[in-house]
Amino acid sequence: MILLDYRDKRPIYEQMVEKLENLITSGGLEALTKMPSVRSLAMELSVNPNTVQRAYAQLEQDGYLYTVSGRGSFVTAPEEWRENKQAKVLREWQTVTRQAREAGILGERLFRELEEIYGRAYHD
Amino acid sequence: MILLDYRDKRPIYEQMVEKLENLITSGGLEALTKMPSVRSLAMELSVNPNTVQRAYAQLEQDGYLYTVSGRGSFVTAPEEWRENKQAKVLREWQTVTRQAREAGILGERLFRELEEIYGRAYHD
DNA sequence: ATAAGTGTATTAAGAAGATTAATACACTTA
DNA sequence: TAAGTGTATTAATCTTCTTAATACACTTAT
Repeated sequence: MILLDYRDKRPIYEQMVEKLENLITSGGLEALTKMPSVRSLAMELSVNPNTVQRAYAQLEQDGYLYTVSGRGSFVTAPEEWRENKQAKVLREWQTVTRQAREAGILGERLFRELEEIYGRAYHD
Repeated sequence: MILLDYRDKRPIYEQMVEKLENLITSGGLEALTKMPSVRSLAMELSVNPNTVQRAYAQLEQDGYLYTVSGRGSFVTAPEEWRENKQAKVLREWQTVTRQAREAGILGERLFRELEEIYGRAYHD
């Protein structure tokens, strides 16, 4: 499912939230599919069930999972979180772009990078 | 000089590094000026001198300060760190931009944001 | 009905890292 | 010489993450 990085100094549950969120939002987990149970994922990753529970609770809070008592946790449909996810990433992008401007990086430079990353041309 | 945010859960020394780096790279501290002594800044922020020392050591490692034994720490000239700073910010910008693409944000949208933030137009 | 599997909650203990504290030393400046 | 500087060391305290051992309510399959 996911792989933990033990060089990462952050708490395990945070790392799990990040990796699972990426897995879900990148389409690595189909919508409405059942997530591994708290206990089984804990076993698989050799961590405590409480740690997995904490990660799942955070993912539910953020809208990427929903839980049916007694049945399990399931991947939320993209329609539910796509907008929020985009808004979140866009805010981060704006912040970093302002930092780039502060650091003296020219707008023209970022424009070229943008073309590079998106693989298209925007003018003419 | 700087203000600590006690809601921030990161270690104090990390927070200090970030704030002082921003202060220096945004021109808030003139090049070659003397930084507050470890002891005086510790007093001002009500933290332990060791904590300030740790932040200063990191800033020196990153090239934003230099130290003269017995005299104090001084702000490095922009020429020394500008290039590294730009490279660092650019890498971060590229990462976030890829994340934006992954999240389904259109390149055209980012292009408009770029114009907004830099306050100019790039195409004809 | 029963058993097994699910999420959730609680309490306690452990482990790791950040922070404080109290010193000490070498250097520079007045 | 005295005061101010950065730096180093050692120990103790504090906080947070993590583990551990249970317990409970719910759902599904038998």
